[in-house]
Amino acid sequence: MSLPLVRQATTGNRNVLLRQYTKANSLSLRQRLATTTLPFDRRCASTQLTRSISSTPSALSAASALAETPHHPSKVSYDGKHIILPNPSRPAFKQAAKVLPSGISEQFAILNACIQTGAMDRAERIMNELYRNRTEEMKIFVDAQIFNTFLNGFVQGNKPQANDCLAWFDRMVSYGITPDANTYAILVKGFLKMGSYHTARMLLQDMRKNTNNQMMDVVKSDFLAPNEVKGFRQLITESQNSNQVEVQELLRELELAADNVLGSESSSTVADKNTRTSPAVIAPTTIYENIPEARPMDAIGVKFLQEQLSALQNSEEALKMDPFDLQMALEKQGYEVALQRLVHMREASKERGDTLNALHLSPLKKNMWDWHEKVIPLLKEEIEKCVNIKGKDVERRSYGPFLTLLPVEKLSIITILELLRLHNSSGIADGMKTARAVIDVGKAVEMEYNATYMKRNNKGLRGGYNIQNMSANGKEFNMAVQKALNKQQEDEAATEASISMDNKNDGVQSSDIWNPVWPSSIRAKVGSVLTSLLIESAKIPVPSYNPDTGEKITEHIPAFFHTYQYVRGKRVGIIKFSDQLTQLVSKEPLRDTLHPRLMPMIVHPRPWLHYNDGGYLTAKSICMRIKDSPEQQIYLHKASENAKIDHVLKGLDVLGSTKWRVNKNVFDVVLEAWNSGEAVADIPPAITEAIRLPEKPSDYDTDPKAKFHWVNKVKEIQNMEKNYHSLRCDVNYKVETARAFLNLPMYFPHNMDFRGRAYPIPPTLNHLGNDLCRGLLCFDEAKPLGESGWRWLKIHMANLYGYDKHSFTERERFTVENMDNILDSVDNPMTGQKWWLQAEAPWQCLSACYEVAAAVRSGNPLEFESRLPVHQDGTCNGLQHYAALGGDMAGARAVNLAPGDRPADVYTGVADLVNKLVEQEAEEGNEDAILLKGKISRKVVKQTVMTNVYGVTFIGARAQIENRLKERGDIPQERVYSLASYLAKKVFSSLGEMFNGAQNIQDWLTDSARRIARSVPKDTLQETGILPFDSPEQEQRFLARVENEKMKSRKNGKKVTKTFSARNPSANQMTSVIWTTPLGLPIVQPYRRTGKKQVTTLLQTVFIEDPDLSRPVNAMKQSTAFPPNFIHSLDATHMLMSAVACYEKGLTFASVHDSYWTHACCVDDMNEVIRDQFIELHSQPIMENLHAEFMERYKDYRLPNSEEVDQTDKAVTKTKKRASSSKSAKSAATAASPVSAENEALFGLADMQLDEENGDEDDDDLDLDLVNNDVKADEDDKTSSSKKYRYNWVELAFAPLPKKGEFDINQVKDSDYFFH
Amino acid sequence: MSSVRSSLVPKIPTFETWSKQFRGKTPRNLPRCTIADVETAEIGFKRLRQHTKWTNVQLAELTAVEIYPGLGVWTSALFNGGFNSIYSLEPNVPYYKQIKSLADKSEGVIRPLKKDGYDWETYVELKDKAYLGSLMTRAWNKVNQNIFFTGTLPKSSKGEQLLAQFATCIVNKMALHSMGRIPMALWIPDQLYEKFTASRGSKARCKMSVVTEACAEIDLIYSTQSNAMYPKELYHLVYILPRPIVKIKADWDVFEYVLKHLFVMQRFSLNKVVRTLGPGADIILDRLSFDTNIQICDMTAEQIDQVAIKFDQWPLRPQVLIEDSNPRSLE
DNA sequence: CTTGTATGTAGTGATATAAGTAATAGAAAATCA
DNA sequence: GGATTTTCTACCGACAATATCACTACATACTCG
Repeated sequence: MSLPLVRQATTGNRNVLLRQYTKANSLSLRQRLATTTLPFDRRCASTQLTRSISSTPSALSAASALAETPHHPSKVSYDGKHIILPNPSRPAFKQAAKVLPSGISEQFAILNACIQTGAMDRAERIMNELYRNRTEEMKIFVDAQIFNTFLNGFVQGNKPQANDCLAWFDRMVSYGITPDANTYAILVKGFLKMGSYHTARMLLQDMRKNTNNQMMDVVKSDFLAPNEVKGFRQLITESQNSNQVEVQELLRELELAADNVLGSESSSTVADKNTRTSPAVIAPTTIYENIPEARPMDAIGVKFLQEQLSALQNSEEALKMDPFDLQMALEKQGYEVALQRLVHMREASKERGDTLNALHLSPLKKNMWDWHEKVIPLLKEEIEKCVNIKGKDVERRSYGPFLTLLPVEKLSIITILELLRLHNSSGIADGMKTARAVIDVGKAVEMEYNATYMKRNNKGLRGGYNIQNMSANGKEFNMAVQKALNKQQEDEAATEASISMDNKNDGVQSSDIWNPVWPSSIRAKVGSVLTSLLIESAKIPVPSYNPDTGEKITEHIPAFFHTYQYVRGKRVGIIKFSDQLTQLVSKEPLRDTLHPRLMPMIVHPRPWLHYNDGGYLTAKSICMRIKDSPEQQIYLHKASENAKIDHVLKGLDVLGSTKWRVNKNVFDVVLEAWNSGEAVADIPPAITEAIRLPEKPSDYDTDPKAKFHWVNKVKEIQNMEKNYHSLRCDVNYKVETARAFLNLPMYFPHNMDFRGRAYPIPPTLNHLGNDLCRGLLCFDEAKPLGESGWRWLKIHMANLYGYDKHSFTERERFTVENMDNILDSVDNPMTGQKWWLQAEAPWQCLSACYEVAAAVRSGNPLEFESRLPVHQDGTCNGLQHYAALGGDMAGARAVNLAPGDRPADVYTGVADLVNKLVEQEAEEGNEDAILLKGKISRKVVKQTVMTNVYGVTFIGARAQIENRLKERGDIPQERVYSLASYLAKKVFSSLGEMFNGAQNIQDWLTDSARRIARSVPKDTLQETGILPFDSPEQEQRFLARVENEKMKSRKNGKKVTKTFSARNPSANQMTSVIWTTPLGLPIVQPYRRTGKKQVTTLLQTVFIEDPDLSRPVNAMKQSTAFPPNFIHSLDATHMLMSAVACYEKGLTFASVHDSYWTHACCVDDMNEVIRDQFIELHSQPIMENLHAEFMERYKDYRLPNSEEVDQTDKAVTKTKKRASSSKSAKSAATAASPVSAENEALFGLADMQLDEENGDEDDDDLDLDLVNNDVKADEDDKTSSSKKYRYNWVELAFAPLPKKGEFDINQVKDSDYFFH
Repeated sequence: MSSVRSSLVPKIPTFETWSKQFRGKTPRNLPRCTIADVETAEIGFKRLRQHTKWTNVQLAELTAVEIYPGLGVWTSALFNGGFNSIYSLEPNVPYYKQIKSLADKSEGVIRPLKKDGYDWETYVELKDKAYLGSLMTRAWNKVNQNIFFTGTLPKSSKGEQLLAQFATCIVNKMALHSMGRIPMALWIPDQLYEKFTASRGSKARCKMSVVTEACAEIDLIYSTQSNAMYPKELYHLVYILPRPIVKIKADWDVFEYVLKHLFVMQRFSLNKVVRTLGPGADIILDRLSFDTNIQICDMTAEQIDQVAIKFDQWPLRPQVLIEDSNPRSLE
């Protein structure tokens, strides 16, 4: 019963984290605090593990104030508390989700850009146009937040237009938007700035009289900078002479509020504070105009940056710096740093003035600087054109406002670095897809804008760092924070100034301020401008000659160029590197082109406060990787809002709190290997000379076939070369990232995929990466091994070598016996026996070698301080969950849920079983079997067994096995195909035999998902006239709405109503499969038909998903992907639960989905946690809960059904080919589908007859019919001459759950090899 | 020497029976169209003969190779026309049987071969002495007097691909045209005909029509009327005479690369599109002899050839012109 | 001054593009008549 | 509504076709009564 405890503990702990990061007046935060600042005794979590605790009031309310059914203390799920929203096809969904139509979201983004850049005339025009053309939508989507931001635009700059502001305020009211405290704050601010104290006072009086807004909220408004609040004081001074009682009252309130915000002593600091912030009041454009060409930063900024610069180059230096400042700087000024590095290099060599050093200057950097200088004037020119648009230049109008959001220097460096980063992406040799490039550049601009101007986090962080006790690994963090605070106090002025330098908003940034996400189309447009300008200006001088005259010339070759390729007959726009640029890039380490964003963090990531608030200090990130699916986003949002995902977020926080460092020993070897240019482990060799092309065959010139084959060979070679190259690039990036962090700690902020599986956000170097990455990383914290740790280290060593199918004792012995090899690997990694290179995971093995060797040589291994993460891996984790769900005895044994002396290996098990079958058939004379006899190894079946969990089909499995058989080479090539077919069948049937329970559950999941994806809400059917309305009132309401819509869309009244019938429902299938994990995370399968549109950009049109199009689901994908997704959502749940539990026990924890890592000495503890959590998870009726959730979620949904009508006109209900379809090719090869089998048994006797007249509705038994498939009737029908089908809609229901087996989940507790 | 042959009349099934028995059920040879009207074939041949001015003597020297004879209506017309011999290449079994039965009545003139005109090997095999080997000619200044290539192209992507390959093969003297300057007459579906023969500026202008323009003279001989084809389709009989001197002087691979890239944006001016050939490729604009402010679709084959030549000569041109368009997934 | 008409254009949907789809089969969804 | 043709064929991390033409709805200009 540890789970409720965990829950409580987590909540309590979140509380601590929260307070640190919390800004008191955030609305959403207030809600969160309400659930978290409950009485809570920390000691409970750490010491008394009492059973009753889950029913204590504090635990209950801490878990969730909303949980109303706490009667089953062991349950994790909040029964009946799933987030349920209307079907996306329903108008109600649009209301709830507020999914902006693409046209509107574009306009909004532009509007915001205009506001932020002070182009209020343009902003007004957009506002007017929107209200004129999209009145209805504006009513739905515009709220006070948007309007406030708009109003604020008028009074923001140094020329406040308070009167315009007031006029729009009136319109705001007339549009039915209720002004809030922020609104008044903005208005008052405007008039104060203009010195109209009277009006300001009138406004406040009006507010007091006519609204409920509080003076305190006004003064605390995010739209007010501290110095502006001081303006309010001015108001008090100015109004002293008034005698009116009301005014006096007002002033008192105001004074109180101002004191509260500023502190009562603040009046003394007014003067100097004002001077400090005053530069920011200057209009943005003027700021940047004054910047000297080569130095985009002002004096303080440069100093600051150069500090970081040297820090980055010399990580020893970095250690001396305050990590918080460094992290802040990395995030906020990553691009400046990158730019400064270019400047710095250049200036340094210039100063020295010698050509010798100029030669040493990297040519790539020299070129980058050159491009940078050349693109800036072009950018300025373009911006100029955008400002003075003549006529209707639609394109410029849509991207123009965005170009002034950032200084041109930044735009330039962003573009350069983005394009360099995308080198070799999307499988393009020496280039990238244009679409990807322009969108990513646009996105980078957006992110940089957010990072630079979103001050809220900064404010919150600084202010929120109070010194509190944190748990084990939080301590260091706090020390850092403390240091940061101290430093801040000493050094405040400088730091503040350097940050506020690029802050155009008077320091006003917060969550109350509207900041719409840029739609992809906008990103693409913005990105395309920058990209095309860079293409135009980035050139590399190359000596050449004129072939006609022989004259020697220098050509200026564009570094990038835009071109097209055909991929299977379709045009794809690409941006390619010129050969010259490729040369430059491949010749030098990517150190200085390293992309500054999304690096590992050097301080503790910000805890996730909200689904979209956490991770990096400044970057706006989201805790889930959403696929173009508004539905996913809205469910996540709602869940977050209702505090449903706190546990999940806490889990992510734990993962992010693990502190890493680079393993220097391994790094040195990697570097040596890298520089040798040879192939070592997974590092590919450097290609020194171009691979020779094959000889052209003699008939090359006469036979197209010969030519074709030759070309293909060449393509293959090129492809290989390309792969090598991009692999080397990849290693290069990893090595450089590691180098940058050599002496720094690293944290990986985590987020999840849509199923809840966690991933580190930094992409290049993280512990989820390949062997090299993992080898390069180890925990920052060291812990003494102790007896058990030493044992586990040895076992781990064996595991990494590949000796992992034996008992622990044997593995331990393996390491001991190989001690000479281990020591040799450490002493002569590149010159010795290179034992480690033969390991399955060489780099990790090497890393372990160092650890083992150091432990041994320390004299006393037990006291050795170890940093190496030791892994415990689930054995076929997917099958483990299946077996647990099904209570499947045999399955449980096969995947080590049940205890055993040595690890059971599924793959070997299946291989053995298949071998047995084959031998049997070989004796019967089956030719295939004879050929295959004795050749079925573990390796042959492994992939298929593994992918079986993912729902691989027969075809896929056959292809896999075919490849394996081909590799063997001892089978005649021409037979491989048919043998693979044969074998695939055998593997499936063996799997079916071994994992019958899993199979049944998988089939049930597939079947249920299929039904859901094909279903339609009843309302829709009623409105399309297929089903009658429940009541006349309902009909009335509907008709009224239709009338209303007609009025609205009278303009484009070409509403094409698609044919809608039970027979062909696919166009209207809008229901995706949604479920809630036991930790409360709602999961929405995003698979829908793509609705892409062409978007015009400067370079080319780009094909982009149109988000507002609500598209029908891809029912097939929904159903086939559901089982793996569901299982993954469970293993993610298990992992997060374990992570939190480990954290509570003070263990360092990391995971790669189903591989859990901790310090060697903690493995025993972690193992207990893993098992406890697994038992906890699976003690719940997960399947029953899922079934119940589906019933609730899809209540009143209808399923299209076709039934056969026989001649006697009596409906014999059965699904035509439907019920049997759930057993696809795969399960057809195995036992009969459990669904139909079950139902045959259960309902075979039920009366299948149905009165056809009211068969459409109200018949509760219909769901049974769906499932049942009467074989005999089928046969009869074959003989009958006339087949008639009737299509109708039945209530959505699900097959009965497969029966659960006898396996007792608690056995896991005693299974040593469950994770091993 | 017998110009008086007993005329051969093919059996033509009704459309319904054709649908059942001949129309390929497999998607492999999906939209195979076949001439189903004797008169169409006869008139077609008559017009063709007028156009080529073949004498009886010449015809008696000519061996025809016919691909996709289908029901054999065109085969019969050729037979009746007096060819020396006719290799009729039909891979599809029901059709092949039909041709076989015609052949049996042709005194050995019609020689059915179960080969596919689409397969490259077919042309290697035809080169064998037993078939056309002895009739090969080296010289391109003279038309090969002994081989004539004809047939009905399928209305499918394969048909289109095949036609395009004929054109490239003419340019490079490959496959069939490694056996000499062989004239061809093909029945081509309407859409394909439009593309094949599109002249500069036309909306249907495409890569194929440029190559065609460069390597052959095309003449429309005859078009099918209403129900002449199974299934009902508009087809054109086209006479294709390879030019003695092909207008493409550039290396073929370079030419193809240039052509492919230029035609991505055929309504843009060369000035702009030339940049997509390679980084800095606009330097070759000055080296061209014509006004480069010209839409791609308005360019002649010679002009494109010139671009290709200058591109080839450009010292900094990209060295790799083979683009890997198939990103094959790794395991 | 109004109204009608011609003209221009932004937006939308359809279509072609390349080309040996190296092999295999079978069910489900989409399209067609 | 029945038959035929096309489209898949393993989950997630990590996405991404584009130029051109025909057509329509709408706005603007211009002209005439």
